[in-house]
Amino acid sequence: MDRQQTNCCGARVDCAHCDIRPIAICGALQPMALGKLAAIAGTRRVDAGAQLIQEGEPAEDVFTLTEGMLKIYKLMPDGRRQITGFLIPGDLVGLAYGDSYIYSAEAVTDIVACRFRRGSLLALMADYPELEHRLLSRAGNELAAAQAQMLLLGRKTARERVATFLLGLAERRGIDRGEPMPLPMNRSDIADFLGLTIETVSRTLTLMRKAGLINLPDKHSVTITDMAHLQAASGD
Amino acid sequence: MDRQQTNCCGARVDCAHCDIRPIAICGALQPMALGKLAAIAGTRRVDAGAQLIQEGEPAEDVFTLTEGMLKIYKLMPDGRRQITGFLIPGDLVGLAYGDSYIYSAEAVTDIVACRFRRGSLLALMADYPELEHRLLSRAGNELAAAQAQMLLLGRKTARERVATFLLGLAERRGIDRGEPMPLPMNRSDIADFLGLTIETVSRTLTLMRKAGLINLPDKHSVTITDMAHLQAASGD
DNA sequence: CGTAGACTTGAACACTGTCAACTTGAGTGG
DNA sequence: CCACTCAAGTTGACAGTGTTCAAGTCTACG
Repeated sequence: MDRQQTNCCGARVDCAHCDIRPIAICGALQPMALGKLAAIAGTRRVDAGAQLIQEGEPAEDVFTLTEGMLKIYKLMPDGRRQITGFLIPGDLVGLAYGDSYIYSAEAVTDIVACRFRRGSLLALMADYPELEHRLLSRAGNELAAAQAQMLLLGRKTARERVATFLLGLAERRGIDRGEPMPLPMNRSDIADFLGLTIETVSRTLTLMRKAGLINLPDKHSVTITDMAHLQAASGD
Repeated sequence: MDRQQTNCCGARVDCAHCDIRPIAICGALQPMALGKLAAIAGTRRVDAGAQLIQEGEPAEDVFTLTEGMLKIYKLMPDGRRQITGFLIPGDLVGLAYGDSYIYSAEAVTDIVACRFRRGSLLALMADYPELEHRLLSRAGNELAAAQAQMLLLGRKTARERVATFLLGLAERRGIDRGEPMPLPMNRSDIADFLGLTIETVSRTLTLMRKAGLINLPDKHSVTITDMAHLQAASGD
């Protein structure tokens, strides 16, 4: 496809879906900055189930996801896992947390990402404050999401967590009422995102289906059939 | 006191403790930027128990806490509360989340904060990228803390949560082993920060005291008496 | 000294986790 | 094409951690 000539940042690499939604880093940059950004951008493809970055390793790269879904998570020494986010095209990975990554990232589906060397990006930020401004704005959004998730994990019931999760995903994906929504992650991922077990996630989804709030055509898709009641079930 | 002449940013206001630790916004700024920052800074004092900002209100100000302790939290419609952070001098409040505050902030102790008009700060950032760079770095730190807290809320036991809380507080406050650490917040605040009830917090602290991990000289101070075992109890 | 609020302690309960069995569906190979 | 296998998901029974409800203790303050 001829979109291969320019990625989200104008780079001559094969990111196919770079402009499918506003991209975190590039949007609204002046042409000169865009060009420089393109010059330092590369492409990284990762198969479903493989890791993109690992917690604790030197944070050499920053990525913007352009295709597929990525999960970011932290592990405890005994293997307990907390998924802190599911990323979709346009989201940033590996940004500005010091010298090492503070979380691991694994591809939920096959993914494509734009890669930037951290050092190059920092140097470019020095010349184009607009770029840094966009990153700061993005960091603010992530922080807001993190705080909402803390409320969910600390204070919501299993039912409220699942409802909030489905509504949030539908909103981010721009899914309309009644339209089937893909759930690329498995039950274990959902459980580790919501601070539950797979059994509780499964039971809760089943109860919601029986209550007529959702439909589960197959294991990897949902349709929201009663938006109002689902919102009421989300607790806020 | 003659420190009243200059606050953390060089402003002629009465922030007494502005230089007690590296201040988020000001540190390492060039003199010119510091001067401009000082010119737009004001001081805000809030009594213990009173609100500094409220979730949903227009985000007109950004603050740096210079004295005392502040809690930031989100509420659910039915009153359930999740405290997402306890802020200490040097921390930022109200930064860059869009047009409205996404959390409320209430003083745990009497506090003093430097106030910046959001618009003025944005304008200043346009002229002094260094300022924005510091804010981005700070946002990264907050994000890292938020992710650690998600792991705590989603996957840790009550005992691990309390241990992690005490260790984290001691580290941030620079408390040495054996030294008494002030706990200005009450049990209800701790519970709402850790996603527990006050009863569970109380029970857990008592068990830790009986196990010889900590001492509780009074309700608002702790000493860590067995750092190694407390760390082991924290789960990581 | 008495009161009120914060904290602690106890007992019963409930939500969610654990363990185990069963179902489903995709992939494989005869 | 069908039987087999295996992983993922579902369902059920029971258990346990933490919550709820209630009573008691402590302490600051008038």
